[in-house]
Amino acid sequence: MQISTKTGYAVRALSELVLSSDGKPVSISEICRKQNLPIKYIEQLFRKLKKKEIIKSIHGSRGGYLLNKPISEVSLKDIMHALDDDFSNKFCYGTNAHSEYCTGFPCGFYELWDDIKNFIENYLDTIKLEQIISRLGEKK
Amino acid sequence: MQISTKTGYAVRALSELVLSSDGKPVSISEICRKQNLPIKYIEQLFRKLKKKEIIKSIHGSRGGYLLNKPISEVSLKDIMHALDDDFSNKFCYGTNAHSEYCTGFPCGFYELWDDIKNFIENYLDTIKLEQIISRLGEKK
DNA sequence: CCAATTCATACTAAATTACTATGTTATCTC
DNA sequence: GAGATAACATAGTAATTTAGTATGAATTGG
Repeated sequence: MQISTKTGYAVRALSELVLSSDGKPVSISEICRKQNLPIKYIEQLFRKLKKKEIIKSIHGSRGGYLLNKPISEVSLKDIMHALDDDFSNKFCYGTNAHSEYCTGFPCGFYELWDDIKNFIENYLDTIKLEQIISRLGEKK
Repeated sequence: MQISTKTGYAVRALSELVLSSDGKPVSISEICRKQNLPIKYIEQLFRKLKKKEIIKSIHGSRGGYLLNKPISEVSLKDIMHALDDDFSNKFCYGTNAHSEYCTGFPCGFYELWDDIKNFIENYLDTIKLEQIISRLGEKK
């Protein structure tokens, strides 16, 4: 029940992408240099973000990535779902819903976990890249 | 960003404890028999719950556990904190705040992660064992 | 005394996480 | 067209976490 490093990296990289872009694509190497992030790892994350159409890419030299949506339309939920292939596939809780100690589906607690998941996802969906970036300015 | 199996087990075990108790202590073996849970694992979890005074124990034969608070005063947040020793110690995000790719503390995103953590914990604190148990009855 | 219990610690297999390694393919610049 | 710079793709891996098991000691009721 916490934000993963992966999500944190993606948010940092996407924020840097937005801040560095003036309409031209920004390369992963530039993003990673500025944000001190592992290039090959961010490459993988960006490919996933692209699959979910959060960003788009331009091949070759002078290529790179661009946001594919307004910053007001990319939420933390979108990002987390893009990175975690089966974010919502885990229908019960935890990773081993099929353990011998699982009481079957749906168990008496199913609706509880589902409500919690929905509440949290709904909240994460209200947090847009726009706010995340604007908050970066407000540092003391 | 999901409820762990550990938390799920603890909730199931605590609910069974409440439902099975008529003032007398309930043993872990009884709880685990009724809920199909791994005894030795639940033992460990219950010891942690006891340390945080969510439950109390009675030694020896005919011993077992009892809730130590009204069901309206035990929240999911309490349970999760009891199980996860350093639930809030992870000041940044993820598990490797001290990785070479961490931009130091507090980084520009610190308040974002902190707000999210606080929001979610606050929500989890509103979910009491009382509601969890009463919802078990409402099954179709 | 004995059975049932909590308590305590150590171990472990499987999965996950956060990467690195080793390329291939595409495009711009010269 | 060559070379540099990108994205794209997949496989491997060390460290950590998770979800347990193993073994046993301490405590108490009957």
